[in-house]
Parts: sequence; structure tokens; C-alpha cells
Amino acid sequence: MAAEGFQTARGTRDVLWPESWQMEAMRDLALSWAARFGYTLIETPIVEKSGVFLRLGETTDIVQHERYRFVDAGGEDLTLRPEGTAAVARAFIQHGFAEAPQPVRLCYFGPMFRRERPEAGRYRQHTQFGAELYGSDSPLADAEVILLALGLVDMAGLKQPEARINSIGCQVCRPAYRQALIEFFSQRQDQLCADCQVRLRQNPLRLLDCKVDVALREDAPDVQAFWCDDCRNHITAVIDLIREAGYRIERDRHLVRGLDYYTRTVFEVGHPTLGRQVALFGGGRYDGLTAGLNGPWVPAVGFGMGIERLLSALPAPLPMPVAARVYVAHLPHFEREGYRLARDLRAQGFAADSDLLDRSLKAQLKEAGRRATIAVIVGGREWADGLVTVRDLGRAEQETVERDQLANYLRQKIQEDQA
RNA sequence: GUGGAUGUAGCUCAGUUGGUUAGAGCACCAGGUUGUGGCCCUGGGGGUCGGGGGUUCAAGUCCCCUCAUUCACCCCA
Repeated sequence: MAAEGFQTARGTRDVLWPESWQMEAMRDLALSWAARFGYTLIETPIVEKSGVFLRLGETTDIVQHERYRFVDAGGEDLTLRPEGTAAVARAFIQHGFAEAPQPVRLCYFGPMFRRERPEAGRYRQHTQFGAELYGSDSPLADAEVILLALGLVDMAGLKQPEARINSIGCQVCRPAYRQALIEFFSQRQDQLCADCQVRLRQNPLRLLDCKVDVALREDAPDVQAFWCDDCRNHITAVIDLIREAGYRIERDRHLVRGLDYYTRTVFEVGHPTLGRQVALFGGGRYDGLTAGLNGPWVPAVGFGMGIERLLSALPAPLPMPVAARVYVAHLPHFEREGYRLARDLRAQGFAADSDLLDRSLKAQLKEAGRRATIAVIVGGREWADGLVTVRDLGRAEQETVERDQLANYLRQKIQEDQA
């Protein structure tokens, strides 16, 4: 296409109808579903001081190079938000939510930015829905956010998601596991890929989800053997609660998450139709993330969900409302009359428009057939008698109606059609 | 960031070993029906062949660069 002109920046796109409407429908579905659990919507800014996201972890690619970070004209170091959790945590602290009645339930829905190589279903700007539950360290809380996410996927029409869960331990038991991993992989250092050589020093847990050294990890120590009693009871309870709700979930001992702030529970849910896009949603427990942002220590758990991915995985689009649309066609010399009639109809609550190109009646009805269910034809012989013609475009039937009875007639007609 | 493939009309795509005014289907517009859509028929509009440079008498076609898309890696919210 026109290379001389402007196009969307790499990895970004225009969302056109009807997908734009699908996004809105998903937003409505997500927010109303979350509201049933008591989650209130929070809209954080798209841009934050860069420090907010620095604590995501020193070894994370998001932090290392996949961010939109810039210094603005005033010298401020800013970053386009790559995910929701850190920004919501910042807001939690800023507004003193730790002093509010606990638990605090917040959800968000909006664009996230990440500068990675574009692929199908992977955009530099994508939309995420997420929920964060603060103030409870109970497994009931973990289960709640997972059930919230699974329930949304279910309501959107996607069946049989593949849910995986793991516990990466807590401050009590994780150090020993971490040490065991380091020892295991150090002995096999010559077999590790280049990236894993680095991970071994910086974040040994991530060796487990390396896609290169898959054979090695099979023999790596299982975190299960290192769990303390609290961690063991916690993950067991979470899994029970999910299954009790009727969902399938399996423990995956190789599951660790890309972000460094997680403790105990981590989970990821995918779907076979997504293929390489991997995760539909993912999340976990991040007790104390708020303390890392210079706030109070608060237990928390949450998830983030990729909306574009969810929409692309749906077997059928979300239902579109079939609004009855009225098209006002006009006979020669009655363009203004049609225009005014459409205006009146809109004022009375109808979705109505008229021809703006002074086209032939034939052309007008052709357009009406494309985008309306009812055509009102004004002008000609009937106009002098105070009549208009109402044509049912679906049934190809029409009758003349008194102009001042038109609104009532249409209302009744639309009601009958919907019944 | 690495490697491969692709880029021709709004959309989906043809374009023979380089060779006249670059095509089709769908979509759009008009007419056939001077007051009636969906089907049909006829006609029409719309393209600097992603962009730039090069080779050549001649480039959509060959070469280089660049931009974009896509697939596989990497990574993942």
C-alpha cells in the first residue's frame, strides 16, 4: 500500500468494525463479571515513572529491553506500561488502600505496550484485562482470581482451557530449592544453552522453562520436595477449590513465570487453538510487591489476560446486537424531507439515517438493504396526503402509513419482529 | 535480536524464458426498470505492481538496499 503516506507503526494496528465492537463487548463482559465478585474498575495512566516497573525483576526481558521508555521534554524518565500489576500496586499504595477495609479488589482493562518482534496475535500494543486481590493470603483468594478468569473464558464461549499451576515456594522454602537447582545445573553447565548460562547466575528458576534444554529439566529437582508445610497446604487447597468448581487444572512442575515478583502460586492458562501464542492468561501470588514499591507489605494475588488472544481463540464471535435500523429513502426533490425525517426518528430513539448523495431510489434501496431492516420512502404522490411508505426489507412487503403515526407504527413493527 | 517466505485494485489472487495501453473474481458506481433493494445482463471508475536505486533497447518479472507482513527461533502479561 501507500508507502509514501503514513501507516500504523510497526506492531500496531487499527481495530476496525466489527472487531472493534467485539473488544467493547468483551470489556463489558469482563467488567460486569468481575463486578459480581466485587472488583471495581481502576484506570491507571498508560505512562508511569519508569521506576514503577523496574521492580518487576532485574532478569526480566521486559525490564531489560522490551519497554517503551523515554525521557520527556521535562527530563522525566517515563515508561509505557508493559503490564498492569505494578501500576495497580503503585496506585494501591498512593491511595492508601492498605488502610481501607480488606480485601481490596481491583480490576483493569486497557492497552499495554511491549516492544517485541511482531507475530500473529502478538502486538506491540495489546489489550489486557486483569484483576488484583489485595489483603488476603488465603488460598481462597488465589482460587477466586483463577475462577474469575476461568469463568470469563467460559462465558466468552471458549471451552476446555488448559490450566496449569505450580507453587514456587515462599521465603522460607524457596532458598533451599533455588540452591538445589543451582547445584543441579552447575554440574551440567556444559549442556546449557547460552541464555541458561546467564540464568543460572541471575534467576535459576527460569532454567525450568527454557525451551532449549527441555531434556535436562526432566531430571531437575522438583520444587514439590522442598515446599514447607504452609506452601504445601496452600497449593493443595487452591487446586482443590478450582476442581471443586468444575474446572480441570494440573500441576506443572516446570511452570515458573517470567516476572520475578511472584511467590508461591503461579498459574497459566492456554488453549490448543492458540498454538504458539501460548498463554490466554497468567498470574500468581505476589505478596509484598507493594513493599518493593516503598509501600506497606500486603499479600496479593492476580492475573492478566490477553484480550486479542482470547477473541482470536473464540469458536464464535460474541453476539452482535441486531438493532433494527431505519433507512429513509427519498423520491426526487425530497432529499431535505428525508433528512428531516431521519433526524426526527433519531430524536425519538430510532437508529435512522438518510441518503446524502441524492441518489436514485433504486440506489438508495440498495444501500438500505445492506445496512437497515426497514426503509421509509418519502416524497411523491403520498407526501401531499401526509403519507409515507414503510418497506420491510426482510420480507419485501410495504404499506403506506400516516406520517404522524410513523413512530408508533415503527415501534410496533420492531417489537413484533423481535418477538 | 537471528533465519526463511511473502508484498500486484478496497478484499482474495493470476500475471508464461524480462517484450505493446497490467488482468480476474468479489466489492463499488451507473444503466437495463423516468417511484422500489437482494437475482440476472451491459457498461464504468479505481493500480506511481510496498518504496528507492541498479542492469537492460525494454523490468510487475533480474540484482542490491529499505520498509512492512508472516513463519520458525528468542521471549512472553
